[in-house]
Amino acid sequence: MTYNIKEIASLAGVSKSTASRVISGNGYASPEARARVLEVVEQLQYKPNAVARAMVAKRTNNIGVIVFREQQPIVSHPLYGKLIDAILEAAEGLGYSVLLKTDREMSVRSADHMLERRVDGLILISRLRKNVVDHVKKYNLPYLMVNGSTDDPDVIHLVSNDEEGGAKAAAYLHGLGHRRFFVIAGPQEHRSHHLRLEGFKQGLQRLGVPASDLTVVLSPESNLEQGARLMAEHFETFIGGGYTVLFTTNDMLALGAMKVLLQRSVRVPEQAAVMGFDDIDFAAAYSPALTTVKVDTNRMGHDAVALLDRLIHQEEVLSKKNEFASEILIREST
Amino acid sequence: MTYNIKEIASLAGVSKSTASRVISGNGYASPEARARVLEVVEQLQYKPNAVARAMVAKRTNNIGVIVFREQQPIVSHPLYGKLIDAILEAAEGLGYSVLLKTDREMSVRSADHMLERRVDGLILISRLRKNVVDHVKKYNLPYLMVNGSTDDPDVIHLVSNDEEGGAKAAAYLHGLGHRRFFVIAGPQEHRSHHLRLEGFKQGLQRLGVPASDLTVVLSPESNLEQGARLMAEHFETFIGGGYTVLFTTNDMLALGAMKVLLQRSVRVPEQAAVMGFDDIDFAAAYSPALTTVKVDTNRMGHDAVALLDRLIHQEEVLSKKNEFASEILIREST
DNA sequence: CTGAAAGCGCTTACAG
DNA sequence: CTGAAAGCGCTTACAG
Repeated sequence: MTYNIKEIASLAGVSKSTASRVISGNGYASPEARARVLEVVEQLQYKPNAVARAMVAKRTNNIGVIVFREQQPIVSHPLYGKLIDAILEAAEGLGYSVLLKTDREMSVRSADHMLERRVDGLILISRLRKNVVDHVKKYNLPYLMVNGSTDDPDVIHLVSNDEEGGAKAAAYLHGLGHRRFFVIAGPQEHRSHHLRLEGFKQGLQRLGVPASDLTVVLSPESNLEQGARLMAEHFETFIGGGYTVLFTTNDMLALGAMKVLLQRSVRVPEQAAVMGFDDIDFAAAYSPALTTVKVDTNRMGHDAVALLDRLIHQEEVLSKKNEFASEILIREST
Repeated sequence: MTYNIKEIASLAGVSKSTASRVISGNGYASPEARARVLEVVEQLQYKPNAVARAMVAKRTNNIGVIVFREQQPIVSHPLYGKLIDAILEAAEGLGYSVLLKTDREMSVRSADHMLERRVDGLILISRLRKNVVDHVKKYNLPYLMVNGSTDDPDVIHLVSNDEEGGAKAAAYLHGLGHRRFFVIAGPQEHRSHHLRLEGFKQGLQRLGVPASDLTVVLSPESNLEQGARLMAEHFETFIGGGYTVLFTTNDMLALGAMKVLLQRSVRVPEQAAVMGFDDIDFAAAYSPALTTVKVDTNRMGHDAVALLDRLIHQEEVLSKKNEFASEILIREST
């Protein structure tokens, strides 16, 4: 059974107004009135209707999170899963509930759903079309973007410093003595994959590595399967070409590709060093454990919610672009 | 800017009632009125306020999903992540949005949040205390449990057939010629881990394997780290004891433990066969790929939402206990 | 300190 | 086919 405030009020012998004041904690009520109302609330296990509250407050205390991604895994993507865990935790801490949606059509529909549900703010995750942002902008709903890409100077976004991470990876591997580099890079329309590759290339160039000592293979998707497929496809080139490094623009690609190497009895890291990017849980769990560039998804998720909260409260927000430092994690594969 | 129906109505030159009828699609409206309203809606990009709608419909079209788990990973748990992906997809298909919450305190608070927000139904995931179910039961909110455990005959729940899976694993490994079995089992308060172990034991017993040829080590948590820690701790026993099989009650434990075996140069499967349970994405990606018992999380998630939808529509629901067959996936580690 | 009234943005009988 | 009215469950000035 579910009661409403009118019933609570009448059982407590007060008016709705008074009942509302004690339940919501706003406004005065005599100690006696307060006690009677609270007793009824307790006894009936009254749960105030948040929908009605939202109606008058013009605030739902819900935030919307949309993950744009064409293929599974989405929530079960090791990186996005961690990001969502962090977002849920942070949201809880600030009193928000989260409406979560995945959008495989990369359309404007999911944003419309959130708009209709009157979320207080919106977190847009991963690669999304420009028109989605343009659409959201028309409503004055606070929003921000995580791990996506945009050239729109208005959009507040959180990203990892992918270019720097790529360059660091190049420097680290070069420092180990490697001279011929093989790269499998994810979709270049995606900011992260693009910048990680660019950073890596530039890093190499700065170290004086000629372009002829670098081979880049582009992958249409950034998952385990494509990593494995491309490594298998280019196996002869890799082995015959004197390459001693496999760098990939994320861990899934690295792990997929490394499996092929191991299956074909290539010793990692003795014959070939393998390095990824992200630091998903399985990077450390693999054997050999994968050297990678860590993205601090936990902090990113927490900061995203904190920032959105500032936006919701109309507080000033310092900078549009929020970059998170990337850090090399040396493990067994290099 | 965001408009309300009154503004739409007045711009279209009709009453709120008429505007409402055409926008909601319920009730009559002349073609002319309809056209005028729709034009204004389109031009102003009007988004009806779902909060107000929910208020009168006494239905939010939101469902709540709570994952009960004391430790990270929660959403980023490979199994729960997949389950949530399936739930989101199925919910979307039936017109629901989902409010997602993780509960690490195993309390009743998260359920209360959902109750206050007036979700149409609730999906409770993983291990949860009896008092949570008892609490939810008091409100007449449709709910069901996925991958949890209960001895309450009223509770509609979806589980994998863990006992059968365990027995199948035993039979398969025994059939391969193995005679001494080492098991790392997750928390026995958790239904799945408990039944998987029971099924495995009983399977072995039926095959005439004496209890002395089975060693079981209990793990306080079911993650990679504990799998690795326990294997390292019992390594001497394992190697010195003539065991040729490592079976674990989930893939994370298996992968964590297998890494230790590989690091110490134990050849898998030649010297030791390793087998897990769940079929998370990384089971197939590991090298050697992990043989496991597959739980069809995708179907489980879809069925959970479909079932909840039936409950919400007060349709009859066939059986309280919905069991999903488990299936052995033979890969490289056995 | 308290209660009556108005209002949040919709929908739904009901009368015309 | 259409509009005025009432109501969903709250909160918030306002008068007393």
